[in-house]
Amino acid sequence: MARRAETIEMAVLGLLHEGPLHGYELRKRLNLMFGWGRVLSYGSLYPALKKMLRANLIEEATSPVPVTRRPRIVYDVTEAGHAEFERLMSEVGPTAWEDGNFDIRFAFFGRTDMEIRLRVLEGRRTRLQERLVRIQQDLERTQAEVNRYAAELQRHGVESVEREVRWLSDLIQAERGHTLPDQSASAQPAPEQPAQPISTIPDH
Amino acid sequence: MARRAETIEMAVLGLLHEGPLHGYELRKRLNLMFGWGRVLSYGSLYPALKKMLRANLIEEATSPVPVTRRPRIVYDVTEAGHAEFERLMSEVGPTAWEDGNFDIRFAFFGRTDMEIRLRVLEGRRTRLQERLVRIQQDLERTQAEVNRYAAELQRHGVESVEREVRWLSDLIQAERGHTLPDQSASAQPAPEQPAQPISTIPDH
DNA sequence: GTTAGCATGTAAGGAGTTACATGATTTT
DNA sequence: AAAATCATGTAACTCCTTACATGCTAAC
Repeated sequence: MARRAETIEMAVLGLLHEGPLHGYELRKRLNLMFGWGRVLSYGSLYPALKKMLRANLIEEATSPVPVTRRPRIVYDVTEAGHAEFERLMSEVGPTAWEDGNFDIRFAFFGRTDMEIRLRVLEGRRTRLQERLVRIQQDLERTQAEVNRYAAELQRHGVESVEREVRWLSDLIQAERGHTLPDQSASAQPAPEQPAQPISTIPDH
Repeated sequence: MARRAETIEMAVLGLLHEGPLHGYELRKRLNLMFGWGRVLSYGSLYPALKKMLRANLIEEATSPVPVTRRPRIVYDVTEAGHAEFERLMSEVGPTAWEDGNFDIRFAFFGRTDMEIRLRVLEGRRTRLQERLVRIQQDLERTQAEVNRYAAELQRHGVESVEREVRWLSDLIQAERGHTLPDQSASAQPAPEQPAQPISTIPDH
């Protein structure tokens, strides 16, 4: 999976922007934030921190380490780290909306302009829509009856992507309307899809 | 991502069970089947084929290669390959329902007993339910208002997993009731899915 | 006093990608 | 004649995980 080098880096920088943290805690927060999918191991995090230290993006905080407490290495963002984070957050190209990157990018949306947010959201939506067209075409002229389970998997895949697209559309609309998505997309007791009108805006 | 060694192997064996194929075509089918997520590169496939050749799981088919056609290396399953596939398909432990493996496992469900299918489906559902409990707990006592975007991401994650659980529940029910899932979870209005009965095998 | 959780790391290796390299065949 | 797509591979590299190694501190 793509998840290019800067992924952990961005996540760490983003979290440290909210205050200094040490590795162990950082990992917990990261897993809490993105842990619905995969969990990050120490074997990834600690080396990444070392690397960022060397690159001077973070530094060991001159610490409020309570004496009684076991020594922990608390990190803080440097000037360079702040600049790097800004740079990463203002990227609007494919790297921003690729599968492995989008989530982290999205989680720190609060630190960017709406203009950039919109571009990233729309970029991702377009990407998913392309994917959708492709797999729907496939679905049509494939062994639909040859392998029922494979077909069911495909069908479910299509639905998942469609769902994702709707989510993005809601978010885009919310951004444009200066409001947060108001929960209405929730599937909980929902019979289904509350038919909230998506656009006063041309689709796509 | 887990996607342990046997993942490609199982997919290749499964496809070759439906008839001999050459590398290029194999890759196309694989991407068609699972391509909603990631695409498989030649750099992965060809070495895997070589390895399987060495392990005697597949062999170059004594081929129906039309003379006019450019020579292609067509592979076929060997006895050993067939046995290995059976072995892989009858595994009911965690490896069968782990994130990176489940899809492929599911796609070839047609080649296993209902008993095994049920165990794998239930295993996966349990795994996802555990995940769900964990992230819902997190969601409750987190910075819900600190970072609205992170919170929204979390909320969406919860919904996605819930959806996945419902899908699995429908499938399990369908297996038990000897019928195919009848679309009820679908968000599409689309009425189809011929509801052909799966088997007359007694319930687990 | 022992288990569970806190805390930091390293080494080895797995699984896959990208980029490179090569060439035939079909379509435009 | 060029472009697309068929077809097969290799080499280098990336990102990440598992397993190992170590030791402190809080709770039971």
